[in-house]
Amino acid sequence: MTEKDKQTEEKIFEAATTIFLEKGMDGARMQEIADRAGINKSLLHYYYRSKDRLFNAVFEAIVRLLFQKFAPVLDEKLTLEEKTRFFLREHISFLQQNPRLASFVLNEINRNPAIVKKFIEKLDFNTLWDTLETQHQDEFLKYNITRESIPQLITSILALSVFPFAARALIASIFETNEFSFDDYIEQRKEYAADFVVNAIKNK
Amino acid sequence: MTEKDKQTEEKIFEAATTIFLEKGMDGARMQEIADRAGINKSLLHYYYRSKDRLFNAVFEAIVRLLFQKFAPVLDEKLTLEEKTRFFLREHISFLQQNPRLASFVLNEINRNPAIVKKFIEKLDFNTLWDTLETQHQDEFLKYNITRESIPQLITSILALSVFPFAARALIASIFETNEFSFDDYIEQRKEYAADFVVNAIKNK
DNA sequence: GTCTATAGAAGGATAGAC
DNA sequence: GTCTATCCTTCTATAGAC
Repeated sequence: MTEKDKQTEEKIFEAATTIFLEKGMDGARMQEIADRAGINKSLLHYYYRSKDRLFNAVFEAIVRLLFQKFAPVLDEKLTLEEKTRFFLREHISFLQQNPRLASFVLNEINRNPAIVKKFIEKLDFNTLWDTLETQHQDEFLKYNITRESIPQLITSILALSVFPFAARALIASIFETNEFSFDDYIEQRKEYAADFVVNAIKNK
Repeated sequence: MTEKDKQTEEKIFEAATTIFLEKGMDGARMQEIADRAGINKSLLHYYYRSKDRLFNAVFEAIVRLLFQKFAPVLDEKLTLEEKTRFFLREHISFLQQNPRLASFVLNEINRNPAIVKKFIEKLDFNTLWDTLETQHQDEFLKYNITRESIPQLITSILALSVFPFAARALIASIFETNEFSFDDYIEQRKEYAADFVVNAIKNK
């Protein structure tokens, strides 16, 4: 692969990422992607064969990014509270920098479940939960967290982080008419969400 | 409007609701809606003029339903804890019965912010928050809930309810490989989420 | 590798008969 | 009010010149 290839392929990939994030698979147009990449429509097919394959390449990269960015949290030797605070701060900051990501991923996984399985099957969640149970045995006992309730806890933490971005247009619109700022709300949220979870757990 | 009109218009509207919920505005096809309604494509235009207007009619009905179903919660003379438990039980049950609703609404409001404003502008959130503050003055004081933090609290409650459905395909997919059931998870969640919020608040 | 031109299909919308 | 036929546009994808 020559240097020129790489440049063009990269330009296409970046343009596609932008457009797909903004419009979704169904709403995105190959012409728009080509325009943004500053090349001809035919070149998209030359490099990626079809819209489907181009989309899959983009989606795969995004999912890979998500997992590799937050998997390390589990390796950290932190208390449950520290881990929660660390994760929520990092996760909310990450979505803050990529505002369309949450809505995009949530939408596409529901429209095309097959694409999800491809990634899920690579991961071993039983092992992941074992790790959590081992790392935080004492705290789980103390706070009465059972293996059954781990999914409830994890999805709750994710919910507090992801939902504001998924519902961003709605929340921002409400704030606008009430002299609130969405940005301030998100800044506050990093600590609020962490306190919320920690208090919810500790008070069991 | 004759009886026959109403029947056809209703059939179209129901078919459109189903298809739009499933495919979204961009993914939906007029032909598919016509097929499902058991009528010809031209009739869609006869009754609704365009895809846009048909979509708006469907979307408006859904948003109206959401508000009219949950606005009464605020009128109830319940404690903050009772209100939280009541709302979460009802809201999760509602989404349980309409599994595609959460994902659909979240996606469309981000794609078409104009449609959101149309509804938001009708509502007076300042008054709504005043009502909450008045109704629960003692509890707000006791639990240290300020006017500033009301949006954080409300979005947190909504997050715990909505997120599992918005991320349904992902969560269900993970559960599948681990002998968990999404339905059981949702049933549990009605109480788990309520406990979570109540504990988070009380422990401040 | 990149472009122009165009095929081929599908989608939304309308005209006009009944 | 409902249908058939069709227009016009748009979109993905390919052929072929350079």
